[in-house]
Amino acid sequence: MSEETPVLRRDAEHNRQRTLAAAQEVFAARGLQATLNDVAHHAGLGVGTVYRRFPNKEALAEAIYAGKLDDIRATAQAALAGQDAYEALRAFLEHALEQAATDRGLRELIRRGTGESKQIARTREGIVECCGCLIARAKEQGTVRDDITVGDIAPIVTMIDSVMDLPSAGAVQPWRRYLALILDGLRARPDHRGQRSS
Amino acid sequence: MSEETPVLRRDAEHNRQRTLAAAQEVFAARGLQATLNDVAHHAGLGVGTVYRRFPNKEALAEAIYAGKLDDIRATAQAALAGQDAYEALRAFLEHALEQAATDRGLRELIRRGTGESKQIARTREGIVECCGCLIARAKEQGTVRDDITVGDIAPIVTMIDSVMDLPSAGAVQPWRRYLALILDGLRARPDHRGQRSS
DNA sequence: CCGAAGTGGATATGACATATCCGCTTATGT
DNA sequence: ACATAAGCGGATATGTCATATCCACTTCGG
Repeated sequence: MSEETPVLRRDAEHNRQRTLAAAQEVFAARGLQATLNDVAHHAGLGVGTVYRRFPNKEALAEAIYAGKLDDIRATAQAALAGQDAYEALRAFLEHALEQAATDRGLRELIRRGTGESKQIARTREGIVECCGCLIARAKEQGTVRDDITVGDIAPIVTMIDSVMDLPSAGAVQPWRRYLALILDGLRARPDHRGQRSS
Repeated sequence: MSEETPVLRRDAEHNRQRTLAAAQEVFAARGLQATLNDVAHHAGLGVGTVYRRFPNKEALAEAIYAGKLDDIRATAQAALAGQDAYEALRAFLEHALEQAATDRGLRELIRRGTGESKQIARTREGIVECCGCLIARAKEQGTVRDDITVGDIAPIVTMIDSVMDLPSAGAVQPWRRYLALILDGLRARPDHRGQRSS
């Protein structure tokens, strides 16, 4: 591993932190399509300063989101320890989507199927794997319908994400409602068999 | 009303149809961000020819989608005649989303909250109004939960739309699954009150 | 067969993001 | 204090891309 940390001058390191903080805010608010000029300006720095530390926007985004995503992966891993697999999955998804709710950049990164670094891709796979285990276990426990698979997770996350993008009225968080609705739909319902509407 | 149809030369009218047909296909396949150059080329025409008939992309898109959207509105209106309001709403949404499924441009138009013509906006409002009636009636009939409102329709449509945008595996149409899941979640469940999971 | 209508597509225009360059400033250690 | 490497700012070069126009040429239709 060619680990090179050329030891930055103190002010330079400070500006690096400012850049990261500004990028955090700007990406969270306006998404990954925000420009590095936007980020630099928001940090009160010149563009050149930002480009000195990060070769391009992708590198900056990865510096920010690799950690965040891995935190989410760790949460998923931790969820595996829960007794009730369904409840663990539910809690994990709610946690992960809470992160996404406050960070448009993260949302875009989660949703983006392609064009990302190995690092991010591997983390994503890790998350999916955990979800797979949880679903398998929930099925064993009889709390999730048999026809549900891991493949359903990504679409569900996408659906909830899309609601977050909606210019919805103010402070409420309608996504929680819909997540609850959908997750409830995944449940096995032995009591509710063959019900007819009329 | 300044209705002006300057009577086109026969070849010109033909090319106008070609343009509309090409735009239909291109917008359906690649969405509204496709350029008029794309459309013209796909129609086997020069760009100038397209611009001669349609001042800009928006006008072309409206020429195509005003009718489509109004058809959907008509379907919604017709749904009001159904006995079972819940079932009518379900059938309508499935119908409307079937249209959206095969037309990315339509999807984008439906989802776009703003920046559209009065015409389109009014049609959309009409659709929403019909859905409102259906929901109100379904609640009376006790087939839909009390806490559901018209405001839930747009997010639901958005969610399903977002699944359609996913580069999902081939020919299957997972959106039907999710629509069914969500709509089932809207149902009143008198049999399923206060159920505890453990 | 003439003139109005239509056509094509190269290209002007304008927006915009990315990334660089270089004269000036600042930190650091001796 | 000073020398010097490191860092800084931000104007600007570069590249990409969509929109829309223009005009020499062709075709329609009476």
